[in-house]
Amino acid sequence: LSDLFEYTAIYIEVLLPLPLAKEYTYRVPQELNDEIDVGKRVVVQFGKKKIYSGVILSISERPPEGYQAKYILAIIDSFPIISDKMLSFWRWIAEYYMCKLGEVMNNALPAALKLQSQSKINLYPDANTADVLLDKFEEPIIEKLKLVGSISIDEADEISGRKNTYKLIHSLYEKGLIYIEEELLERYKPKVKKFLKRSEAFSTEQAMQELFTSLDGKATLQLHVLMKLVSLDKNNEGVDKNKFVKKHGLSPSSVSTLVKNGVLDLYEKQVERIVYKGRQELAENELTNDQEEAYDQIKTNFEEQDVVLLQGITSSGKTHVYIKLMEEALALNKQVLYLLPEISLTTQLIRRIQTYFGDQVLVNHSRFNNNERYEIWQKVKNREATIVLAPRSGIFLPFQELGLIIVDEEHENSYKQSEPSPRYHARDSAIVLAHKHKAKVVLGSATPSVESMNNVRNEKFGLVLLKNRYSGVKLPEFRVVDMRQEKKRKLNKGLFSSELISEIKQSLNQKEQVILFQNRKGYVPITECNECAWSPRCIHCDITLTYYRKENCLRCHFCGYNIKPISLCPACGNTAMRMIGYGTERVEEELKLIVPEARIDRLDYQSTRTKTAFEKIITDFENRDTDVLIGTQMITKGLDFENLRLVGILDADHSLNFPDFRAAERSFQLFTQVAGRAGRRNNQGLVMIQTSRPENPVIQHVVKHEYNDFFEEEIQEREKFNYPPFARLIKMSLMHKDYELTEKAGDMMAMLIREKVGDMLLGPEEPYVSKIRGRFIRQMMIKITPDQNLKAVKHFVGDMVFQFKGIKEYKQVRVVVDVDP
DNA sequence: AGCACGCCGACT
DNA sequence: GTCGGCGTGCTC
Repeated sequence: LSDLFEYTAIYIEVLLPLPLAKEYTYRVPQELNDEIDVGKRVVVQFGKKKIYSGVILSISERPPEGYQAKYILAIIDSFPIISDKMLSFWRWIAEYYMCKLGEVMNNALPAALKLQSQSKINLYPDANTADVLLDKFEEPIIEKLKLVGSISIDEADEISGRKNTYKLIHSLYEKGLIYIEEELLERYKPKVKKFLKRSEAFSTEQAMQELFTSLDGKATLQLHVLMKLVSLDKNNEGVDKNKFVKKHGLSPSSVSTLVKNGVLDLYEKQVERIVYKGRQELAENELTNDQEEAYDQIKTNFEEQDVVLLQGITSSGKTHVYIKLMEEALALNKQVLYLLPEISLTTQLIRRIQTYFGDQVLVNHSRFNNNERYEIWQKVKNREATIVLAPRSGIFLPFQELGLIIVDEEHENSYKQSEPSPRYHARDSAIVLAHKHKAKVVLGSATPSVESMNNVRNEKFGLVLLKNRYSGVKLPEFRVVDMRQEKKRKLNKGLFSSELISEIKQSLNQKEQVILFQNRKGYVPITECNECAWSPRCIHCDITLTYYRKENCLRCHFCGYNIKPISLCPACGNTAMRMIGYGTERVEEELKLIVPEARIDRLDYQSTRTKTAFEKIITDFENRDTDVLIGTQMITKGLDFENLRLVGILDADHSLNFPDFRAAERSFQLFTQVAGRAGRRNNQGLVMIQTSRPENPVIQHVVKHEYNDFFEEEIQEREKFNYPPFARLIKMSLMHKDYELTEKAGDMMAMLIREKVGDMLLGPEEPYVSKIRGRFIRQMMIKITPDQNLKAVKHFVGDMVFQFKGIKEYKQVRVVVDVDP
């Protein structure tokens, strides 16, 4: 008999969006037993007050040992929102990049899907505030509460002007004036619009006619509104009220009257934020012979290989090939993910893809707000979007069935996330994701990464080439300017060689445009005392302050610390400061002196704070309203200008001398990509590279368009010094505001890890920038050779970090582990 | 991560 | 003596 009254208690493992080492077990109330499913979200309390939404990872009937599980508070979803595929992908990311699963979840889910509670301070409605003595901090809070009823802790902090209001709140609580409540933040707000339609009573033609007659001559404005509405909305389906009133210049008060009199119904309807401009005139995607051939080769490669590297020189029309491949995936009713670096998400490219695919394309822009991101997530999940253009975070969208992933500009280092955790590489992760969907991957680049080309050599990837620029676009001529010679003969004016100046002038004379590339922002990176060589540095970071002329301040690139420019040297009292180096601002200023008649514009982080500013600079240049465009890296990304003749790389040395094993690779890619902007149809463009090391092989390879030579040389270097792709790297950084503690912690960590890996550990050492935001940094690198078990080493390192964290002295030292840095 | 608890210095 | 700082440990 007792069997009848027994039920099975169900326990679930819940993943929380927090950096926790493990999952937590909750109990399900009996009435919800049937609704439990892996991948659904539940609401749980975690800790004394916080409430989170977590994801169900597994279901069990065995009660946990040693503690009483809390009950879940609610189930949010009626269907699982995280599929097994996604979950196993998250697990892979967490394991490979050595982070917590909760961190992956936190990064992968749009904010609207992660509800979190917030403590709210509420005033008792019957609180007798007059009889209670309040101090000067408490009073403004009570005043505010009288006005709005409830505020958050943050707001209380702000009102009191103090950091820690806990005591204050506690005191108010003791006085019986307030109570605290956890309020769940509703993250997604559907967008609602007001609509108008004729009410039931006036939906017939006869009723309308009678109304018209009664209004005629008395209420002309109302009559006007009605006539417009009837003519526009014959079937009485409803119209957008604001649009209707505005567009036809109608009287809002007449509309209100009609609503009040029951003639019209005013109602709210949920609308979508992500609205397509409607299907456009779709263009044909005709491939050139070269492109057709590349497409065929990719198809052939796909028979054996899951990943194909498409190496097409700049302006060879890789996009056309992608489009044809995407069409095919769509024909098979599969989804497509098109990844590209954040700053390449320019209208130029989006417009091009949308022209072919119309409303099947969805763009996941980082500028979208939480609500828009939520809608995009839903559309991808519901397969309303078949092609998604996205930056690296696109790999976390809930694709149902991917057929193809394109990673455009695969060499770009912005595919690697470095902060916050998970520190994933979107290209490498995309390959794993594709594998789970049994989808194919195309990696595209004019200058493939050393890693990817090495995979081609090892026959892990297929390789397809696009060697020709399409429709007669010629490759530019290269000229290397030796700045040592220029300096010796005193020919140069600051950063500009005489040769470059004469070419700039010639371009302007011919009404042709110029791009100058200088990868430094601000006015000058270093100011220095003329006498004693003292220079202003950031007080939080180990770096000199960059001078910005327009804002007239000295600013730190890392933390934003800024001060007024210094005219008196605090070290020796000298009044003369010297400027060293060139940022884009200074380049612009000096160029104005050399060619005062030229219209000059600047494209850098500073000048493009807003989206419109960026677009305007680009459009102005496209429309030839600007003659010379000076820019940082931004200028290298996927922009094509018809009338561009001259590209100048002002300081090639800066990039070449960067202290990093990828400096040569990055420089080669950067220079080749900038040079690729000079892609004109009729006349050959010119690229000038200013350097004090013209003999540098990287420069020679760029000039000769020899990717293969560059690769051969670079891969030998990498092999010689055991760098990727011959070894895998794990970078470990320890950070703390006490210099000596950081140093000691570094030695301790190194000792722990060396126990097993020995010489594979390099360091610890002070990195190039040894202090950021007030924390000193100690860095070490583990080089894992192919004969080692990567997983085993990672496990070991994980264990050692755990052990290290257990040492009391080093508890507050922040440890960051970066896999494939 | 966020929060409570507990231990120490600087002020009424 | 109390307030408020931060270091430490825990969350099913």
